[in-house]
Amino acid sequence: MALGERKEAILKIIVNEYIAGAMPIASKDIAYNYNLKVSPATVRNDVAYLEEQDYVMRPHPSAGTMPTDKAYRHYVETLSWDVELPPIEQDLLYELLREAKEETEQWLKLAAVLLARFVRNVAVITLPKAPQCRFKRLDLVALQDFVALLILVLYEARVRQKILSFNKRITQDDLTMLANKLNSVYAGMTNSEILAKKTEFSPEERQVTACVVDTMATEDKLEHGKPFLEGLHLMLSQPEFAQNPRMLSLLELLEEGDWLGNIPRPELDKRELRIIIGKENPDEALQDLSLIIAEYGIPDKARGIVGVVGPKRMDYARAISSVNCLSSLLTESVAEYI
Amino acid sequence: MALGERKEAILKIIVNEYIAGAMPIASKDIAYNYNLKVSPATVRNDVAYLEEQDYVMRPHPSAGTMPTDKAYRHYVETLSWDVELPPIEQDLLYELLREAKEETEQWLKLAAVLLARFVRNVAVITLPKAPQCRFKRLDLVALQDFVALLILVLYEARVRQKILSFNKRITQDDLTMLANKLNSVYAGMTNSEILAKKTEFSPEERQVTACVVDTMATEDKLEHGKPFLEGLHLMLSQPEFAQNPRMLSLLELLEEGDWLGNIPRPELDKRELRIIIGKENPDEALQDLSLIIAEYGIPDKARGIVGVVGPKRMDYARAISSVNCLSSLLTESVAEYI
DNA sequence: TTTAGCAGTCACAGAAGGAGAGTGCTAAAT
DNA sequence: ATTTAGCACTCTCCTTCTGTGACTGCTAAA
Repeated sequence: MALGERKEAILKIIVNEYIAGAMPIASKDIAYNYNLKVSPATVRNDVAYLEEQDYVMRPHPSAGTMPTDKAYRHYVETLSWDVELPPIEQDLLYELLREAKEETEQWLKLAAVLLARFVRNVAVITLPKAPQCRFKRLDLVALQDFVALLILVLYEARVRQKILSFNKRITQDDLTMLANKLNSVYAGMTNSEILAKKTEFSPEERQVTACVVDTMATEDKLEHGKPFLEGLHLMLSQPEFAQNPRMLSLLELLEEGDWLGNIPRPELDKRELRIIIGKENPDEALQDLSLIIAEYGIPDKARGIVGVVGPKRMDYARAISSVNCLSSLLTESVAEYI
Repeated sequence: MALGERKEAILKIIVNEYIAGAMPIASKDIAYNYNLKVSPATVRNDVAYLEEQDYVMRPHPSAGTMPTDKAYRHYVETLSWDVELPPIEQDLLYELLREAKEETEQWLKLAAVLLARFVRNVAVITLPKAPQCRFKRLDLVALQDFVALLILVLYEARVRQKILSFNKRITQDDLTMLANKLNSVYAGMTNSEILAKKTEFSPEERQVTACVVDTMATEDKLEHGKPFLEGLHLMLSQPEFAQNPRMLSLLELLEEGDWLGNIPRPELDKRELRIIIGKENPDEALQDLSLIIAEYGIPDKARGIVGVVGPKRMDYARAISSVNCLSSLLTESVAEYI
């Protein structure tokens, strides 16, 4: 299955050139610009072989060649995945993120914006999430005579809020006592443990509990935390999106759909970084794109996804190193407040 | 300045037809399809006058006419702004929104999604916000030995969270006591009142106070709450966005920029609904579009913006009635938990 | 003031042609 | 067996040209 040294080199040139210019590559250019010591005719022979093996294709018979999915796959396989961003850029990222560190959710959004700018494509980051959420604490704030705000804090510093309407007038003091009681009973519990707990409760306590259980159940059902999606305009300004229809269906998918759910998840424990190229993607609207995704966080505690979405013709080395770098930064930060 | 009855009618037909079809309208079609009892030649004379007065223009000399900004302006001025959505649709909106009512922020997002679908354009809704925020309550949750989560609740049920790192080990009990103290001292205060308050404080208390002050100052500085922007793909699938460049600069503006800041704000007290057409917009990238925005909420307490962004050629009647309806629904809901 | 009639203008679509890019093939050279 | 030069061939792309159809603007009569 080996291609031979020169064919390998030529394939790499084709992929690199296409990534850089989004135009089919001519054999002449390969031969002359890369100092291969062979004539264009020889290159043509090799390229013909690559075409036969489905590594490259032509938009029309008398055009140059462009890589197929198989070529990209081959390309990333032979790429060193351990590349790192230049230290200067790593520091830059680190500095930019450090300032906003105490902002929790906003922090992740900022991270997504920065990642998007770094790779000039769409960045996606989900909130970290435990497989089973655990009750940390709740607080009740009186809003009106019959209405209160429930603030539910789960482990991993996740905060959820709900409005509650009671059937009787209730003061902030009542609410505080109620919160204290539930806090001492439910501390550290999972949802099923809370459900199993049988304690003597007042109607209000039962109502709050129901709301907590409900909220936690919703959390547990979600496969991912809320995704931050940034840099759409960066990706869509690439030449492959010159005609609209493509762009629109994509926009719709990314904006509305739960496309992340369909994507095979990389596994954190294995330090895995997953690359999904074109047709490898289960989602049809994504089959012209490549995804690079990694997990961050702490296994069994809190895991989120960080990734890049872009045309197949993307700078894989840069995307990989950026995702890796961000994944480390995010993991670090999650560890700090888990 | 009056146009005369027939010219008025013809102008209205042109706007309506162009809204429906996005194509220049021919005088023949106007005369025959609308039963005007005059010949196309007469219509042509009138249209020539309208063109002279800058109400209509032609993409090229031998084409039909399409409305100018001035025509749209005239059109909406003569439109009845008090139109309401059909009751069935109002009920639908109401029902769809009722289910998720306790979710606060998510609720507004859903409202934006629904509005976008109703008008098949971009919907924007900002979180309600008071001119001066007031401290309602805070809670401190121990995350690690030196790290705590500060949950700050402001009036209007706005919740903000921050991570705090202390210099000494601190337990949940310490934190609870600290929170109780600050809660009793700061209840109901604005930021400047908190700053003016001179009480004997421990270093930790001072640190938390500083964080609270900082967060509230940031809130006060923002002119709008976080905007929810939905339905981009709906708007961008309209024919006016067939070529990309236009679409991209727009996408960038909406995604990144603080375009809302530049827009003259409608005033709630006057039950105002503001319509901004094309060139009337200060933002250049929005000058092909129309905005319809209203405020919702309660004057001096909590106000947010609800609006629609779309091509100038949009269904104004529907957009206006939808925004009106949503503005009422949102105002109602804000009143419930202020 | 309105209308019919008609010449005139312009966009658009399709055909035709030329230029250029790049290949595939063949036959000779290494 | 591999590499190379040379050349005919193919196909896209751009430009030009032309005919058609859609509308108008104007004029002169109703």
